[in-house]
Amino acid sequence: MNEITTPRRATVHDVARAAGVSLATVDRVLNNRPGVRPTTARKVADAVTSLGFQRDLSASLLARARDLQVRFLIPAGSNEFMDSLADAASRRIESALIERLQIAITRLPLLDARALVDSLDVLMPHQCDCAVIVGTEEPAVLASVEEATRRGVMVMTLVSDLPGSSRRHFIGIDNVAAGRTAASLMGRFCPQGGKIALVAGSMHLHDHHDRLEGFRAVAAEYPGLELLEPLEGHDEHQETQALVEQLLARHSDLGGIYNLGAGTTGLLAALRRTRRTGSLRVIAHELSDCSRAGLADGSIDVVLDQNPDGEIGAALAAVRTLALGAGTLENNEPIEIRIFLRDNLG
Amino acid sequence: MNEITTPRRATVHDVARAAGVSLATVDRVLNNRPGVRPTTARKVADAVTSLGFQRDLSASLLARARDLQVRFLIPAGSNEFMDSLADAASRRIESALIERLQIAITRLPLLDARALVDSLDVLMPHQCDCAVIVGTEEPAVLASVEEATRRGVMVMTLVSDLPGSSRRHFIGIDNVAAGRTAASLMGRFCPQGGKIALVAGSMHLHDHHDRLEGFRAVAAEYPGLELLEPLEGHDEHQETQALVEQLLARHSDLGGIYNLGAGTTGLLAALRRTRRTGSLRVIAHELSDCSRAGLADGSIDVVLDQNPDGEIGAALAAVRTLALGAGTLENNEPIEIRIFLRDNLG
DNA sequence: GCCGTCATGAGGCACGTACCTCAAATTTGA
DNA sequence: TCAAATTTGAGGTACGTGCCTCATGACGGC
Repeated sequence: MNEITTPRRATVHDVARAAGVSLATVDRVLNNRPGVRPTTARKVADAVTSLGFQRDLSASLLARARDLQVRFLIPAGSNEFMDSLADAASRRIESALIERLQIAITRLPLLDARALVDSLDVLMPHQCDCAVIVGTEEPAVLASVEEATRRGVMVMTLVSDLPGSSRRHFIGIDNVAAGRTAASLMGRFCPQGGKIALVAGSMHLHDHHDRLEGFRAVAAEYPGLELLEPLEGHDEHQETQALVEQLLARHSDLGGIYNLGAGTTGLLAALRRTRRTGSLRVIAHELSDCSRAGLADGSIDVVLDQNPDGEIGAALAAVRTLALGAGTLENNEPIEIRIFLRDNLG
Repeated sequence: MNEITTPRRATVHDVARAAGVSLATVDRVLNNRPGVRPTTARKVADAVTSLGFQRDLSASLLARARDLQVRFLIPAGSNEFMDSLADAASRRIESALIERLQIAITRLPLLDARALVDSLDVLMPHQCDCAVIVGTEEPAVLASVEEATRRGVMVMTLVSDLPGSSRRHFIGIDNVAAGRTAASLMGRFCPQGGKIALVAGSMHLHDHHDRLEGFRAVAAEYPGLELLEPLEGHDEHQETQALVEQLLARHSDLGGIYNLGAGTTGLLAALRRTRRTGSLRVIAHELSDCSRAGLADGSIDVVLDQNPDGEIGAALAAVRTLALGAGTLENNEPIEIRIFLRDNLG
């Protein structure tokens, strides 16, 4: 009958006593206020670590008498996934408020760096503690992120990272692993081998590129699989539908389709017309009304989902931690890829 | 450029003003203290709903000057999954402390109702706000849960539910859906059909029973699949290993194995000896060192996992919500089943 | 030795809620 | 109708931290 319990917590008073300084000095050190000699600051820091002091988040937020302000900058447009991200964020407005987090959401023109920069540049520390952005890797965006950080507005990246920038944190899935997983399933689905079609949005999108790379790497382990050249539907429903119809007409012996982009609506429309049940395995990305329907009626076998609710939740948790605590985030594991079949849709 | 922002929060002072009563009375109503006329209580309740008042958790916990005490009662023994549950709980001790949640863990003899009852009966409200138990459905356990609730100790069930009891919440996966998912994958893995073996711990375990039921229902949709009678390895490694070795010897044409129990170590040992790569698809439950290794070396194709970390996190969140707020938990969605292949292990 | 600058201490108020006491107002029962 | 019981109000202190002011001490250069 093993037994584990938790220790007691230290307060700022304990730290002051242990360091042999006053409360005011401890406060100055903890909140990087000026006017403390390095020697004294060190004494306080030592006391903090030796006591294992952790700031009480509740009391801290209470004392500030001010909520943490988080602003999401999310692309709009025909992209269903971005909609579900925004929906996930707005669903959490109420529950986040209980934890003293105020959420604001701005929808921006799709893939418009200028609009993103403009929205980011006007955010000031007194009205926004953290901006969470889905940004493209362009010089103007990077410069804007640096400037926001300099002003005192923390920036986090969502879905698509900006490595090398001063963004404090990235929230998103491992897209190479997603592609690998899709190939691993497809390989097992087609033990006799067969032709596999690849449908992407655009090879210029970093996440699509990663997925393709992962898929190709693992598909190579299944010698029976023959990968066709990837099609680019630019995440447009009609374009994707036309491409897939053409594809199905040309290859009567197709074994499977991996749709690594966002054009699932168009794909489904094409499949519904020329349905070849049984022989055709379909793997797509992102759970939506459309892909749910596809799973339910059997036209899609598997959906890989990057869990927008989980991403928003992770973002909010990171804001809480970073806005008050130390500089780094220990729990830096990426968002998990969710795998859905008809039978675990819930 | 759409725009969404959050409203402001009401405090107890606002409620008192709106209801036309004093702070003391509001306090009495909010914390069900005696000495309030029903008419007055109703006025306060109306003000609460009309203002959308929500108690400030931070301030509430701060004022109590006392952490929430949660005690996990988890079986010990050879069951790896229970170990990982306990590990997940102890990993959260530190981070939970920041949120004023004190975690205590008691490991109990496996499937010993007497030990569980004894541990539950000694928990008093002043030292334990909530007990989270993995309990079997036996009269003595049920009685003990009722008694704890009566004393003022909240009880939540984990992994295995006690429906009809006064437990405030259940945290676990939908095991029928897990079985269905396994069958759905197996059916796609074996497009030519084939013999499928089922390995369980015991049919008396509710979760194993549910998984089998789900698997059978969906497997029936794949006419080529021939299900063998389920074997019972009692979650013991050696017994399972012996059973599987015998099984493999008898059926040289076996197409797949679904291990819906906890004896994965034994299964793996048997597979490693008589390995038939390529033709044999294996689906197992619960991610562990052992099943990870199986995924990595290809002896297991898919692992369905009930995400112990997620379950512990959900339990803690539920405690926070229930211990302070209203009677019910809105966010009552079950834990998601995680699906792992070699390629999304992370 | 005087002034200016910097480092530190001492203390207080605030945040929103919990919980306590005591007095005043109201209702209840006989 | 009066006393007892119940309900309500008023106000305080506390929780741990943030942020503010003011006083004191230490140090430098002139």
